[in-house]
Amino acid sequence: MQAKEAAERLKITQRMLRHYEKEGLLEVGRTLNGYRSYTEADLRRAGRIRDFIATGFSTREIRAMAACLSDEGSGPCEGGVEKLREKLEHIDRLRAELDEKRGAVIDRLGTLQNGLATISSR
Amino acid sequence: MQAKEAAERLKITQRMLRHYEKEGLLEVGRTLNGYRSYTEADLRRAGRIRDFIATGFSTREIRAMAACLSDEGSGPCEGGVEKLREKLEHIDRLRAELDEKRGAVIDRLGTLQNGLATISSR
DNA sequence: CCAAAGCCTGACCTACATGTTAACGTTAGA
DNA sequence: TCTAACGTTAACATGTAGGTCAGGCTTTGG
Repeated sequence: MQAKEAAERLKITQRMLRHYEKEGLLEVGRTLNGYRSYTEADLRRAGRIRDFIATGFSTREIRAMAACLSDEGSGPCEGGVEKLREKLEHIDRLRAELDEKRGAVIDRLGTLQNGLATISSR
Repeated sequence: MQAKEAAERLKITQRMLRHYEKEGLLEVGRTLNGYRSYTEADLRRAGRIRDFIATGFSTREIRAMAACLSDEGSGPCEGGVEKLREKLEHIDRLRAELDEKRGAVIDRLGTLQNGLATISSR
């Protein structure tokens, strides 16, 4: 599919799709006329990138992860084991924080809605 | 407590503590000599700010939320509920991906270590 | 009293996500 | 054929996290 549709489906801008590409996070094929042609797999990958960025990862970090996480190519994974270990720590810590956060947000949502309900039912 | 200890306990820099303050996310008392004096409550709050930032919230968003998240003041909470919902979506989506990824990382670690063990035992 | 170590403010610099705009090629419909 | 809508690249602009450094207090231990 073309850029416009891809961006719409991902709810990001075409600008950011190009940005991911320039940062080496995504490779997108071209049609004869030079237009980008996004596959469904591209969309899924881009969606993950979008979420990682929205959750505080830099393109640099994402790039490092991508190299080490690929199923094939045990090739260019320099010092990969340590990096992976570090990353695991980060991920686990983040998971815990996200859980906390999630709970807090949900609680708060409840409180707000109760508050609003209380007010509007006066 | 003083700035140095606060920063050490939070594992961030004094710079960032001051930054939070300047951004209006944190109010810290002063001693007679003008030094900041952090209470335990300040630490907890700063820790939360740190985690929010590390998880992709901007100071602007946190500020908006702070209004929404405070236990009192149901006052200036414009559109807060929707924002909270959006963030929840991101968080949940990412949680799922992190789980996936975590599994992949663990597998990959195993593979690498087996590989190394195989080599070193030759 | 002096030096070391802390604190303060303010300014400057970097990295990076993201928006916007200009200049230009392509495609499809009236 | 003309125009609108789409695509492309490249350049410039902005907002913000975060580092670092300078100049100048205060506190504390020898």
